[in-house]
Amino acid sequence: MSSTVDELVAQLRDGGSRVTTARRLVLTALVKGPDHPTAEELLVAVRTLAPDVHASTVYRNLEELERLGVVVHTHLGHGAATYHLATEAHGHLVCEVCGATLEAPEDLFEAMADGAKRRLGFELRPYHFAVLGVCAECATAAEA
Amino acid sequence: MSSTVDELVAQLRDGGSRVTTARRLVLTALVKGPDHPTAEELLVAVRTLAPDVHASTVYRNLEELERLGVVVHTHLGHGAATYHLATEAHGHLVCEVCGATLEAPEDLFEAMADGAKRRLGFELRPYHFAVLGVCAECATAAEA
DNA sequence: TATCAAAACGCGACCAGCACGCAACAGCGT
DNA sequence: ACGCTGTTGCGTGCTGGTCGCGTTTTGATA
Repeated sequence: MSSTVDELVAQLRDGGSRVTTARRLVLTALVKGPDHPTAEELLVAVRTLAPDVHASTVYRNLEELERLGVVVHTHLGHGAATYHLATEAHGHLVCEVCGATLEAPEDLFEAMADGAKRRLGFELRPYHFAVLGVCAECATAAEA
Repeated sequence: MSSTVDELVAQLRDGGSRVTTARRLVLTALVKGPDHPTAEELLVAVRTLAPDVHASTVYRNLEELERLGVVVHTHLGHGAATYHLATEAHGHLVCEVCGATLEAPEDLFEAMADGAKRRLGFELRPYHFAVLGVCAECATAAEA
């Protein structure tokens, strides 16, 4: 499931893009780093190995990688966007109270997607924005 | 269903807030204006009647109105947030291709909300971010 | 109706997150 | 190794929104 950096680099070449140090490091950070990094966090990770990489380079690389379908970005809340590999695309549930982020089970959106398709002809791709709510812990805490 | 400005003003007083010209005009713009206005659009509407109202006043009023539960804001895409009366809260479906905004039928999220509650204990409140996808027109157009 | 503390306002400075134009640089096909 | 062209570093600019400050306004009370 999880791609290697080399496989992703191959995707870059196939797409007609060049493979640069900065680009390879962004991919490495996405593969090896924590989940849901922001552009800023990726920049920090990249700079541990190549301190002179500029912020705008990371933004442009993420844009290009997204155009090639290698990565996708998601908004989990009001702050910066978060990035992950397209192979790991999934929905997100975010708690409005504590900010906890859950990855939505693959099939959670199915019934809604079916309903939207049947009733409105609308094809759901519910990955770009998180769905907010209240997590189990905060819900029980709120009752007390 | 749709509240009058006077009712909303009463909500303000009940909440301990004062009623000012700018505040009344923001509410008027929300009641009478088009759906899904941005703060900027509300500012323009307010200024047709009170040209000296400052942008930060509109932002602060929207913040206060949201704190009191009179309005809510939603993100329909990458741009500015959109505001509407809390009594009119609803989910949104936004087409990634043409940008069209549909209001989601009340019950569309029900199955997903039930599933999230039962399986994860997570209480969905899926109104803050739109759910993206491809609308019927763009889906059929894409096949050609 | 006059008084007055607290709330709200106008104004400008500032901030995060990101996009862009440009000249220098570097990947990679030959 | 050469040269075309994509990419980078750097600075600057933009959008959407927040904040601090000094002044004005609201509305409870006298």
